[in-house]
Amino acid sequence: MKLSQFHLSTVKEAPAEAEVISHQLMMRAGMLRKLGAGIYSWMPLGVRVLRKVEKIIHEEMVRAGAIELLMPVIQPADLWQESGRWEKMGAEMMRVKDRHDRDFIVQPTSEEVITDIARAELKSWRQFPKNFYHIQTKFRDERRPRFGVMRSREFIMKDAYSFDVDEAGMMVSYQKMYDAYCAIFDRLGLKYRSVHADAGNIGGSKTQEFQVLADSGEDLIAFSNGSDYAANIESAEAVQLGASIPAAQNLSKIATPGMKTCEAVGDFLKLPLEKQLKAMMFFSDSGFILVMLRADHMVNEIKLGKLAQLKNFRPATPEEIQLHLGVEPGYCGPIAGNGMSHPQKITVIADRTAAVMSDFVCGANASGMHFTGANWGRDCPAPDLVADVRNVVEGDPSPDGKGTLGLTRGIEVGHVFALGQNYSKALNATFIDQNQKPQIMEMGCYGIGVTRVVAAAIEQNNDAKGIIWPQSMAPFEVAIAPIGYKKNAEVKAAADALYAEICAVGIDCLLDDRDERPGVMFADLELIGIPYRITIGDRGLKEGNVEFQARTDEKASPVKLGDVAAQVKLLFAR
RNA sequence: CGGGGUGUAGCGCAGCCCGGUUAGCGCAUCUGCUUUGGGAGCAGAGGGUCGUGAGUUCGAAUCCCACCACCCCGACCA
Repeated sequence: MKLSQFHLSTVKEAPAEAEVISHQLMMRAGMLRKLGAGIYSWMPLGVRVLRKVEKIIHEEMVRAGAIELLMPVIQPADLWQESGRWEKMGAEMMRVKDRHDRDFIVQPTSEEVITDIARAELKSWRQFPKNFYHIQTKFRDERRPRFGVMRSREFIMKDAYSFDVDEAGMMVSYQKMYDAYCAIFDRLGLKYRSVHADAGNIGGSKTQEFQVLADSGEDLIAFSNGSDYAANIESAEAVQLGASIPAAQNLSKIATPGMKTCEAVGDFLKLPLEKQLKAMMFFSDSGFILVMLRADHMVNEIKLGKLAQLKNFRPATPEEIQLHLGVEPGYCGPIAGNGMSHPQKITVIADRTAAVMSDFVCGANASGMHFTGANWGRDCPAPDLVADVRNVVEGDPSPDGKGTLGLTRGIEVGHVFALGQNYSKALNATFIDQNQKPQIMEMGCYGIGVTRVVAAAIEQNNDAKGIIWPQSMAPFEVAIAPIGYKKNAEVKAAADALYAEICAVGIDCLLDDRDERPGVMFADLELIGIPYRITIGDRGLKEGNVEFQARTDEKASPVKLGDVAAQVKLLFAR
């Protein structure tokens, strides 16, 4: 590509709203243009990167036996009503009406449509296994889009769906996709880890996420230093800390006026948070729920949501708290307050660690009062349920018993799910087995955030000058920067000849034929992250040399003009 | 959804509090001359419904009201 025939639109200043480096650099490099909150146009330079990523995905999907199709973005509501997700999915799913006032959705994902296709097309056990995929636009009405295309509302996803006759088959398909994902992210040159994850509202049994490691990531991942255990904090198991110790102190009620936080009470009593119990109040289908945690721990709402007692839970309102505990928030605890009658049964759930604490401090269910020396069993009934309901913290023992956990930030770029019969059952996707009996299909689904991969790669690969593309996703692989292209016939001849020779072997070469000043060319080519640059100027040509510089090199080094094409070809031998 | 903030040229901003010529600066764009190995210099030029609407006023970018858009924080630690 000759730059004069391309559209490059680099700028020196990024928009003020771009917070993370990938967003800033994508805007500065002219890869994106914003159209609305979380909605972006991909400009020519950006599309070239997207296509590189897609190409690798296509190749690995085909290698893994997946078959490409293309499903619509706009999908009729009745399919989603049939699966139950029309009700289950909230405001995140975009709903639209057509001219006849019929309901449609803008696809956030394609399980419904692919299952509809499968139930119509896959009738015999002989047709299995099958894995269909497409790369298609998705829309999720994020409550807070941000970070450019890292969390945008409209984005491009590769989603694949496997169909098998039984669970064993499904797990084989799952593993194939897992391996394909590793191959894809390896080829993309990303530093990533696969981690245990929560299935979220997609549903399913086994599920793993592919996380690109980056400090700007929105996800927290727990790693063991003694094994290969790695899990998203959403699902990382938090073990019991400490063991049960018999009560040593007497219960005593103390005045803590105005001290509504554990920190304030701790400061006042000169006690660490580890000696305090904090209360969180929820309301669910089972009524009022009191969740007790060690004060330095954070509740994990995903774990909560999996408990039978917490079906359809939400934070309790101050009015509900007053009604059930007889006190305003800030002084709540598991021990009934003085003369306070509980109009309704309260379910007390304690985290594993909170449940073995003794001589702890907790709210006294009386305004401005806390208890010290409190103990389960003696001062209040043992919890109705002890469960893992907290987030792991740095230093927790690994749940597999090997090593301790550390936390790292990550960007989720891929997710594989063993779905089982979640959707096939709801949509009655059956086939006839060898015994002539109808059976429900076993499904898996597998996603890669194609647009997010691009941003994640930049988060991982950049410097003060701009983007540093991994070779596999660079918009151009080599750039030729002739100095004085339109003034010096020798330079032009050398640049044109080299350009032709490199292009001839299928290497993506960009010839900067704008006749810009060298500083402008260098700055642009570095900003947009081209992996290699060949500079041709009369100064070097006098010696028969050009300059060769990798994007990661500090300085350019001289290479004989006659040798440089061969050197480039060697770099891209494929 | 709650709180805060911002909307002035393609981008980054000033002007607004305290209303009053033709709304300004930097980058970018265009023209000319000079320059030509790390984002050139000089001279000139073009580009604005001042987010939208409705008010107050002789007069509104500026004050009032409504709406819209966008950004940040929050929406578990009470």
